[in-house]
Amino acid sequence: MAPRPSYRLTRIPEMTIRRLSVYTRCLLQLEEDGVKTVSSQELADRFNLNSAQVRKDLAYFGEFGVRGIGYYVSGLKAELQKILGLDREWTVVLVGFGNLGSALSRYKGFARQGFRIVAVVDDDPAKVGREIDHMPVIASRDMAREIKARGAQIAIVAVPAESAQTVTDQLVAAGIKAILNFAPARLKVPRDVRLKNVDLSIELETLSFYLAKGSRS
Amino acid sequence: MAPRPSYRLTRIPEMTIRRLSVYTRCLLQLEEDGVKTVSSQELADRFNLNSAQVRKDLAYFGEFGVRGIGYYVSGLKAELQKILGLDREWTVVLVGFGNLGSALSRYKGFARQGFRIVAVVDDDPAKVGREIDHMPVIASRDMAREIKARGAQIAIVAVPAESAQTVTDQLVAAGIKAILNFAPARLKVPRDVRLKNVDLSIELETLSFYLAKGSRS
DNA sequence: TAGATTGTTAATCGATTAACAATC
DNA sequence: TAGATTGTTAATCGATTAACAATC
Repeated sequence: MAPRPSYRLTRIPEMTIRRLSVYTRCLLQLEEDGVKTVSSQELADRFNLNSAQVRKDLAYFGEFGVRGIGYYVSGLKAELQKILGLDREWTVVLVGFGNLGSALSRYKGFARQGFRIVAVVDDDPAKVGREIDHMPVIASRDMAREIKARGAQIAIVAVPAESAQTVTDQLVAAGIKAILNFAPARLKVPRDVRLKNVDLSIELETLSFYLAKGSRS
Repeated sequence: MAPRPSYRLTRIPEMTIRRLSVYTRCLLQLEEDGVKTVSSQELADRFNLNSAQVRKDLAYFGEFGVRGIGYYVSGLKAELQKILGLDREWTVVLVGFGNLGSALSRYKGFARQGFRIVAVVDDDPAKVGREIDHMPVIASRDMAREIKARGAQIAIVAVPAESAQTVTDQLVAAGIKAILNFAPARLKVPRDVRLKNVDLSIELETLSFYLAKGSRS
């Protein structure tokens, strides 16, 4: 009944984490719709997954369900938010305020899950000193100071490929522990820093593979 | 020696396609650097993959290597580009010219691989009729006509979640065969239309899981 | 209680990796 | 030829799914 100790050694599959994130959003919606309980089968149907998979994903972290009933929507939601670290605010710096950076800075989905961009970093003199939605734009030479002062844990990198590694080294030196990288560059980070690359082109390229295949075969 | 027939039934793993895309970019770089041949081991080392995996990925599509030598960089590059459909231009419409849409419209990585955005769709009267880097901004009521006139095959959806399904239905009706969706919505499309969802929040959420775990355990 | 649904074990499936004969 | 590296088979590993006793 009690969640398992979180120091358990079982390695949790990355795909499980991603699905947990999906379940959470679904539960948020269900709660809004006033639904009280949900079964693994109902959850699975929404994403065409297997109900055993849903139960297994959850079972990595504890026993959240009630046999014969299913899961209590708001209880499970709260548990998953805690597991994913969405029950608190994360302090984020956004590096790069070009096209993509400015789009990301305005992206509402981040704030909604508790990711607060507290500073935007860009060296363009035309941008430095401005303030966008309460986010100050600062120069990179002030970045480390700001990160430490604010206790920022996460950085979003949206600079050109050429400057990505330099910026990353500065972020790491300043104590950043997780980086979401949009620059088309393979970044080197120490083992204890979590790095996630988002590649916008690769998705289009896989689509074109299937289109090309379709017109071939 | 000759590539295998492309009508072969073997289902190709999605992860293989994604890696093919990664190999291609690496080969592009190697070619630029004047490197003539590369072994599966060298390729693998660059992405910490296994060399057998590289060979197997390639072997789905033919025998491109030379025993004792490795792969000829420009030859393999050309083969992979053909497989991925990157040896031609794809005609793309971008729907939604808000923050994200405008960032995507300027994103250089797409054009570099032959994805040409030929029209931007947005219903904001302040935007309709403008032209951005040779891309006309048109209203959604003219979308279908433009898609047919230009023979566009791919659409990028970057509208708010609320309008995503409506827009998608129109795209499908107009003959679009592949959709890259940035809207946080689960879209329904017919089986013959390829849909790829990009979720910007989910990446941050997996990062926060590891951060939260770190501070727990 | 009877019906429903969980948590978990065992079976299946698919992807990764090791190993090696083929061959440049 | 000797050395290197491929393409491919067999072994391994891990993730998904089926099945079911436990139990609300």
